Amino acid sequence: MTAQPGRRRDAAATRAALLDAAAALFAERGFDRTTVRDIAGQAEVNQALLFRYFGSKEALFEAVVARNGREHLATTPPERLFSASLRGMLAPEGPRNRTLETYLRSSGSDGVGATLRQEIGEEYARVLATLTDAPDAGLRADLALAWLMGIALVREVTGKEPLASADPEHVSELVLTAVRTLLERSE
Amino acid sequence: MTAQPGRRRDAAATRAALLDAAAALFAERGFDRTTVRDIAGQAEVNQALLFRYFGSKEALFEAVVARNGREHLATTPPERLFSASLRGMLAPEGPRNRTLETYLRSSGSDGVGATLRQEIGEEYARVLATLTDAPDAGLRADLALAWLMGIALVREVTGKEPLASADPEHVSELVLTAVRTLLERSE
DNA sequence: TCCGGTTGTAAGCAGCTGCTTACAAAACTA
DNA sequence: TAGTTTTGTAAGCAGCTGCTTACAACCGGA
Repeated sequence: MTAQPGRRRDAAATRAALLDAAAALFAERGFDRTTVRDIAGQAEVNQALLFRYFGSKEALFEAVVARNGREHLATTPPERLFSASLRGMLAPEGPRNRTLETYLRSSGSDGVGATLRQEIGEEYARVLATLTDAPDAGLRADLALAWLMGIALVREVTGKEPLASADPEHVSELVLTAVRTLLERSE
Repeated sequence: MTAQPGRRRDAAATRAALLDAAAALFAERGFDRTTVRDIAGQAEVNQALLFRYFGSKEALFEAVVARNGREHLATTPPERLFSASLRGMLAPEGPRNRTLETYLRSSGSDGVGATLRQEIGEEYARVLATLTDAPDAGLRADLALAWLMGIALVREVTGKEPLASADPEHVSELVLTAVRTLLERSE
């Protein structure tokens, strides 16, 4: 049907298609509930190639998180990191930040990319911790990060109203006001 | 070994053992990563009985959440609900509140007890919303609930330091201060 | 033109999953 | 005691999972 015997031969494109498909599916369903057949299917690629190019499902997951997780962390000034992450998460469309979504939807999985997840969490928290002079800056940063994760969880996973369809600006205002009691230089 | 041919015959005890085992395992691993064989094994019960007494794994899950989810909601005065949930979650041992843990560890699963989860979220939020006179009380309550979930997520699932082993009183103080900008009558 | 490596394909394996069935032992009822 | 119902057991099925293998088609360089 779709593919002639021996479709367009392009290893790089195949790899990229797998990465894209995996990123979308892991964000939607989490690690456990995404099968390698799903990923290969969405990428329109034979599933054996997934193993040729990435070795295992777990390694693919790590490649996805590594690719998507760090970019906007590296390109956002500290004072705006919290509000940018929050708004990026609340935005109804466009380049949503699906890293947090992927992270939490896969949070049932124990060893899977645990190290990587922890690293990304560390990086976020380290940046946020620069926004206060309090001696417990690290803890404050963790609490702020936890709130982001919680909001993502309740919105995306549970779909709880009124949060799920609340005005992003309104939510940001409430959250940022409260967070400023933790991180005085935020926003 | 353990069971003579035809062990102690007691349907109620068997049901209860299954419920207890399921509650513990769902909280630890979430719905997907807990198998019916695990549950039956921990309950020291033949796995076929799980289906006799509950019909399906999903129905068992709903029974667990229904049993554990509502009690401390019903027995805690509104002003203390947030701080009690927070402290119950942070407590190193004793009767921890595993409802939130169960909730979030299973949050990858789509249809599974989704209705029930939503109901419990609604009940929590409805109570919390009574703690402010602001017109957006519902949204404020959702955000507070989201924070609880996020803290549970980062602590229990990710194990992120310094949050994971921070002093419960210290954490409570920071969080409650910030939450009071949302719900003025909390605590 | 042939040849070696690369890319893609089809089929299948072993293990686990939720769930069912056929049956035996115990308990209750008469 | 005899018959019925309840409780527990052992075995297995059909489907899905991650992953592997054997092989065909394609490509660039000699």
